[in-house]
Amino acid sequence: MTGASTNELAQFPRPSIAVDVAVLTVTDQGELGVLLHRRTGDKAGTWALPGRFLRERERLADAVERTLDEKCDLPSLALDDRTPRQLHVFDDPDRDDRGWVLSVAHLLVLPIEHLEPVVATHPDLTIAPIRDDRAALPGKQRQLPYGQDEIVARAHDELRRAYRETPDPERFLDSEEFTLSELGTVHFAILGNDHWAVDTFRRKMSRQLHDTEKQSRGVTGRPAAIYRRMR
Amino acid sequence: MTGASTNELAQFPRPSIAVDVAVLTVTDQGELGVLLHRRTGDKAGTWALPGRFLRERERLADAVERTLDEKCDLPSLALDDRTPRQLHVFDDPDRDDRGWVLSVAHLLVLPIEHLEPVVATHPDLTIAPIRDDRAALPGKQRQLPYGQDEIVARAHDELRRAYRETPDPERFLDSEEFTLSELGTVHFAILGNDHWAVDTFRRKMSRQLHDTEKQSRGVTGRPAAIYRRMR
DNA sequence: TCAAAAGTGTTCCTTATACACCCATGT
DNA sequence: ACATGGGTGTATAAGGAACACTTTTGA
Repeated sequence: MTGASTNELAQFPRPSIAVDVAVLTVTDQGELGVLLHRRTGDKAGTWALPGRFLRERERLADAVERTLDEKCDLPSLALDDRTPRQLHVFDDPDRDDRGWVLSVAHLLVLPIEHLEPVVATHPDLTIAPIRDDRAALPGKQRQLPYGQDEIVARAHDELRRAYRETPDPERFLDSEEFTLSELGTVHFAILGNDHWAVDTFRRKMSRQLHDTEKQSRGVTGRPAAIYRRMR
Repeated sequence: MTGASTNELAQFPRPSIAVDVAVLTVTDQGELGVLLHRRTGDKAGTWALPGRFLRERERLADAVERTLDEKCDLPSLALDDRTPRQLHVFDDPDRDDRGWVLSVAHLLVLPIEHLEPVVATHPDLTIAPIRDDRAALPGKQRQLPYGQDEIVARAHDELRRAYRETPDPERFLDSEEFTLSELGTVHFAILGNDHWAVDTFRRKMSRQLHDTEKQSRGVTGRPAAIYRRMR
């Protein structure tokens, strides 16, 4: 922005800014899932993406972190180094019936191991599987409020693009070391049946990983080679 | 956003919202360029991306359009159907010394034919070529204000991704019909020396275009086949 | 006739895709 | 031993890269 005087800055009404975050994970059933919380207040009981209003001079990423802490009992510790990615600014002035609100949608990927404990202990949290590019909500609710379904769709799109060529760039896998089939579970959850040929996958990904020379143990079937991320 | 009462909405201070737009074009010299305007006011004379503050209940895309109209004499007519794409929200609270301002960066592609007339008649407008991922500014100025260099870099990145596989998806070319070398000029300006093999380019792109069976005329050298976008 | 630009054909690769087949473990 | 999942080898096809060569125009 340029060319405005200090007067001009104060001259216009300003919108409230919200952050919404689609926290995505791959469940134990190998499904892509999104973290939802049950709302309180006048629309109590319905599920929605976690979100908060931006505080004075707060960074967006910090607001996202605070949202997860305050709404989902996920302290920044659980995020270890992960930063939310901006997806889109939703700017329809009639989007929120409480007033003029711009919402900045974010994507954050967390391993299921970080989410499971808090979701298990909080009845107002759930992980909804994403099917046909929508969150499959529990109960009768069909869609998320405030056009949040679009956020989920955009998040999924981003991941599809990122996971076509590169091994787990967003770190759904908590561990630094994993087998190709563990990696495959994640990619399969994101990319689905198409674009996932076991054979090609193996060759494409192993090329981009470092072979630790270790083997998985204790599983049924032949032990798998354990790889590590490069660099 | 969810769960906030009407009270909560008014409770927090709100930032000013600005839109900045990187209008990109390919110049007659086959260079990628960005539209800049000379600022007035206390920092008069320096070049910057066009930008404006968001007005009450205004859509971001509308604010971008208004910016171009008010700052650059580019009425929405000149945009014909083109919509700006969001790139990123810059949220550093100290980014703007006039106060707390969030800036939503946008990318808009315009054919040089739309820009040349206004730039030629406005001394406070220029098209700066982009070299080494930066706007090469005229005069002594080295960088754009408010970290706008990053906006230009992000815009260029977006284009690189889009132009690797697909023929002119953002419509740098004004006409619906063009030869492969006209198309090549655009892709070359964006992708540079690497990632641009004449030969592969021809095969990859012609596959995705419709051959009109027409030939270019009046040029030196053999006339070229004229293609049209598919669908 | 020559320069300039467009376009084709061929060869050599790399990589996707698909199978067939062998390997190492738990039960 | 056999079921189960892991991994290799080979054949085919498609596409990228490089290069030589032909075609069609303007000057």
